[in-house]
Amino acid sequence: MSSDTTGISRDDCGPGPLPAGGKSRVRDRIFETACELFYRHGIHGVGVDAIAAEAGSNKMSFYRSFASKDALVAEYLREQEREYWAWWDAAVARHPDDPRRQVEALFEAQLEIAKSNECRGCALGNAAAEITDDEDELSTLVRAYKDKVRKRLHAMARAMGARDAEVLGDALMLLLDGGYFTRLIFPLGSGPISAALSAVRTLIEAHLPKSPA
Amino acid sequence: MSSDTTGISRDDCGPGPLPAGGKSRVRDRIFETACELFYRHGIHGVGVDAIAAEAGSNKMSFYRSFASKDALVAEYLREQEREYWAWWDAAVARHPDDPRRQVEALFEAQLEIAKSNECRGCALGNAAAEITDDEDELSTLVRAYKDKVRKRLHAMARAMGARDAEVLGDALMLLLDGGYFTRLIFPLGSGPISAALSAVRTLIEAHLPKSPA
DNA sequence: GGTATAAGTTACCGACTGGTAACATACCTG
DNA sequence: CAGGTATGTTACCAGTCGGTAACTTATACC
Repeated sequence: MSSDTTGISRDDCGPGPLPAGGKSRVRDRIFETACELFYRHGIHGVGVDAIAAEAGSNKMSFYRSFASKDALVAEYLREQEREYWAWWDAAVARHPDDPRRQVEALFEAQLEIAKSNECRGCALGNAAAEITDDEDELSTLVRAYKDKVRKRLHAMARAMGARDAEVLGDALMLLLDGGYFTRLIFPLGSGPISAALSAVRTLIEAHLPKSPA
Repeated sequence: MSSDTTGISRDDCGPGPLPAGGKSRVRDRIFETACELFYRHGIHGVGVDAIAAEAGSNKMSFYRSFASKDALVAEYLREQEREYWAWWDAAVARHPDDPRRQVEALFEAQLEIAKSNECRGCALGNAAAEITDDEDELSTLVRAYKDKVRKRLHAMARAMGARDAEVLGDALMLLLDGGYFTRLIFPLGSGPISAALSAVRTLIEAHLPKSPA
């Protein structure tokens, strides 16, 4: 599923067994810079020249490490997804075997992130708003990611024994993505995202079989 | 890069004058076309040349009617907002003096729209994902719009006598925008947006003072 | 009919962007 | 030191995009 058609297939970004033994510092610097700039200014809004320059390099070095801007974008999206799941797993791991607390922890973590000044919502989702062209690789990537989010929420709702687990999971997803979306507009902690956790609790409560407090 | 050369698709390519009595027909045609294309392919994704051509006109005629692309974009956003409130008011008007049913009708109407093949979520919100540059006029416009949505939801929550009306209103906004956002990804009726109405009802119920069934 | 105005046509400009060629330099390793 | 590898530098190409100039044609209205 995660086949890499871009020709660049380094999943491992750390210092490791690179062919010549030398660290590809430039490539990493460029990539990090690209991730930042893409997230901040959007994909269309940043050119390869700007990326290379901001990374203290130049366009030619950029094209020695990346086949094309599209390839970089694809890698950016994959990296964002990787980080996202790492973040997700970390939030969830704090409450093993307690799916209800896991979901709450997820939204708590989201709220925490949303307080950051640099937060601009969901990188993958924002990309979807930009990549409107067609059924290209990027769209497929984002779609697969969102599908996975949804399935996980379904699974968590099921695991907590909810009635209509799919409906609950979908509702949670709406709240989650609504938080990301509105975060694009409302500055820092002033947006409606602060109400997400309360809504999450209410919805879960309503979907759980009656239980003694 | 599927640069589809826009086939001239004039609906009324026939003899005789165009819709008689119309004043600036070209301007209107261009503007309508621009709205469609902006919504479908994003603002960055459509050039003035493509707009003019798709409208059966040309760039020069475009610039006789619009001061710049930015001016057109601003007008596009204002028009989208106008249409949005018209849609909102129509949905709400069916249940005067019943804010609870009004909110439900709003989400019913959203679900209805989301079923359309042409639906690409919230035009203003998508624009916000694109316009990341700075505090320009466009951003301000979108922010004001989202603020108004939020305030209206607050007011409706208050009108239905909800406890924590602001929290409920914010939660509704998350569901609403979550629906728009996810609609960008999930095709037609298969997305989580179909769970919105159920969540809306649950949340409202939970925020309303206990009432007899 | 004649004239003002709206609209189409062609050509062009400057800026920018993705991408490449050719060459120069650093650096690490054998 | 030799030599390969990674990187920097400059220049350039082709395409696109926003925007304009100058001119021609069609339309409307008196």
